[in-house]
Amino acid sequence: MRTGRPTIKDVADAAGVSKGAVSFAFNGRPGVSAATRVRILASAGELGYRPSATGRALSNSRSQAFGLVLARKPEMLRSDPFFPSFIAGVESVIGPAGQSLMLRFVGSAAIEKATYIELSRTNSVDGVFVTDLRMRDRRPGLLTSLGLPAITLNRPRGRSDLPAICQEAGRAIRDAVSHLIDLGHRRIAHVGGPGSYLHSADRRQQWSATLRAAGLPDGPFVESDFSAAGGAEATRAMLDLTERPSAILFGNDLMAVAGMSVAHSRGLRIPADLSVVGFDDAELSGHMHPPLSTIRTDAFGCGRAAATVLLAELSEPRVQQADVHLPPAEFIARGSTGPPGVAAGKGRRSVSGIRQIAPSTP
Amino acid sequence: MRTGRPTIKDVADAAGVSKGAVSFAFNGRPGVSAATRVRILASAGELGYRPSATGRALSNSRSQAFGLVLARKPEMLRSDPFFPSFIAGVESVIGPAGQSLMLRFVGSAAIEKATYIELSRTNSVDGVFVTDLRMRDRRPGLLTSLGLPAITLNRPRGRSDLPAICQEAGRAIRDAVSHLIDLGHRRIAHVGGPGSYLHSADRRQQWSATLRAAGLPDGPFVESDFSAAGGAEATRAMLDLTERPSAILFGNDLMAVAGMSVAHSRGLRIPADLSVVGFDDAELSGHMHPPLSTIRTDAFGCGRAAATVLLAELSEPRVQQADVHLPPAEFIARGSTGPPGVAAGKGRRSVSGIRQIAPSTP
DNA sequence: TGCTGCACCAAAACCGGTTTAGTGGTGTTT
DNA sequence: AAACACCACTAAACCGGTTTTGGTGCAGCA
Repeated sequence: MRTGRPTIKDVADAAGVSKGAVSFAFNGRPGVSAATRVRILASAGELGYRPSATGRALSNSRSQAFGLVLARKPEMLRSDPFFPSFIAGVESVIGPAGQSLMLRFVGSAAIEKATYIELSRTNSVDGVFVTDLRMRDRRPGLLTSLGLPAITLNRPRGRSDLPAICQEAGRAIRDAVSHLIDLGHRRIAHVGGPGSYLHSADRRQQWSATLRAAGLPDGPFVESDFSAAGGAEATRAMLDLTERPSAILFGNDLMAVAGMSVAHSRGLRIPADLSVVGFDDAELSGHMHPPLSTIRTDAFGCGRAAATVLLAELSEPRVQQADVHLPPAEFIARGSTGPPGVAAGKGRRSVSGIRQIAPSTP
Repeated sequence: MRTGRPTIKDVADAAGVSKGAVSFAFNGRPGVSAATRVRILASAGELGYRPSATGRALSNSRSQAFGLVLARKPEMLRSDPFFPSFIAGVESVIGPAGQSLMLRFVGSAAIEKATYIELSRTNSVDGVFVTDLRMRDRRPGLLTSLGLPAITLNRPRGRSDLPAICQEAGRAIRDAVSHLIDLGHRRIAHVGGPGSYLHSADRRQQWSATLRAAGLPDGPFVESDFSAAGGAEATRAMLDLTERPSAILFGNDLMAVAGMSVAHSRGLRIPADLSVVGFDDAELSGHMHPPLSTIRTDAFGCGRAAATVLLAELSEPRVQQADVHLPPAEFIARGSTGPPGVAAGKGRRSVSGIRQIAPSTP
């Protein structure tokens, strides 16, 4: 057995043709007769030849990879349900297309910028996904100036020449808050994600606007970090308020579930004493007790769409790709939201396990 | 602005040297004087030159990527906490080393084999991670015959020439079961993952062996699928048994949490009426109410170790890499396990539904 | 018969690097 | 002074493909 895999030259020699002919035959281009084409493919089959991805990449200066640069800690992948789903969606499209995904975790914004430049200069990726948009995000400008194909998740605030994958969530948030208001809640809190993220700011704004539209004052707000620990802490802060909210809208399901546990451990019943709404519709959420009301987004579909657009941009470099609008996010009312009980806002202490159960008004 | 990024030739021209000299200068090899070296690096800096990853890859026939082929549905990424953590661990090592991870989801075992062959033939990856080992797994043999560097997660049953990353979990499982036994449980069930996976079979075996060592009969066993829905269903089946278990050991935290909710919704208290143990120590688990007792594994560290070994194999191809043994998994006793209460097995009216639960003999 | 046009394919250039072989010049040795 | 080793560097080959160029043989046509 000779060392290394068969190359195009081996096939050419075996079939008695030139390298170019083999290339034409393999790519279904004109330039070889049908007879020689089958002969070439036959001897390629015998040798078990498959064209080298690297060689091919060099020729057409494509790296066959897309980049995803995340300014977060690697551990985040395990807690934020968005990214695994997003990545899965991306892979489901690009894998069959022969592309791969290059993940890169970076610490600071400075390194982030350097990383994009690096990826572009070294020709390591054919395009990038831009997620976690910030308020005044410089990445769209940077990427267009680098000439690197890119797509953003949601449309940035400022000017951006990049196509965007949009999933409208404002409506779902208004639905969720309205749902709480209709149930009789008057003091509706919000535990959001880091305010530097555009989506966090948007969600907070929608929450606030809906309350005001209903003639209600803003409820208490706490900025947290999307983690379970952060959600638990924020919830404790909320429940310690003298005028405790009767409902909390959380920035993601993870914080919401942690918040529910905090409430439980204080002897509060959900939803009678506290209504809870999450965001994401994680797999677990429907299986909580009570099942978590939440806002369902389509991270998987988002990944699919983003990858599809980026692939299209590769095949037609000149054409400006249009924004893709996914079906808007949806509010899912489940068991964790309900009318506030008579005891709501009163506060009550309890040892876990020996709790008093008060009657609730339906 | 000229089209395309600067190449090594541009730098060579600018510095007035040959391509080879630039290459030497960039790779810190002897062959150029210190003076010319700085001159070359200076003009490279001016031009903003970075060597092309593709060109470099072609020369040394490296693709700069590792492969991870998963015979699961892409959606799984969002539910199984292992893989996001594992991937994060891998990325934390290979990113700085200039490698990337190529994910590939495949449907059947046949496609799986074809995918490995494809990856190898097209030179798309420099090595692969083999996860989800099965009972009689043919992949180690396939990969060694392909000459593709690889590493397995845990040591396969059969012969394998591949190095393995091992994290012993048997001890932790025995600890968990013993803990339950010490608390007074006599009927300890197990809801495991798909039996075709080696780790599922191992865990089941450990559970069973520990019970027998204590002179107890095997508790009821249900094979499930690691999903929340599957865990909930399995739990319902367990609670429907005429001799209901007083404790359940789940194959992962996701199923355990879903199981806890099922128990709650039937009016059972945890741990008084049912003790629950998970597996993984997901982020949420410590924030449940009660906090979930579980077995902590180090998926992140596993990814780090696997990537490190694979990188080492690249730099020293001849050397047979040794197995890496991570610190063993650890049983974490939290609030979801406790002595079976007086009411355990007695049955009680549930809130949702009107289900009668038959008494079981302890 | 001679010329054109086409189909088919070989040869070579190219992508952007790495690596090897070879060259000219300096310094050391005898 | 001749022989030799060594250094710094260039030129060229190479990795494995794609693409361009160019040449051959044959059919069609005047």
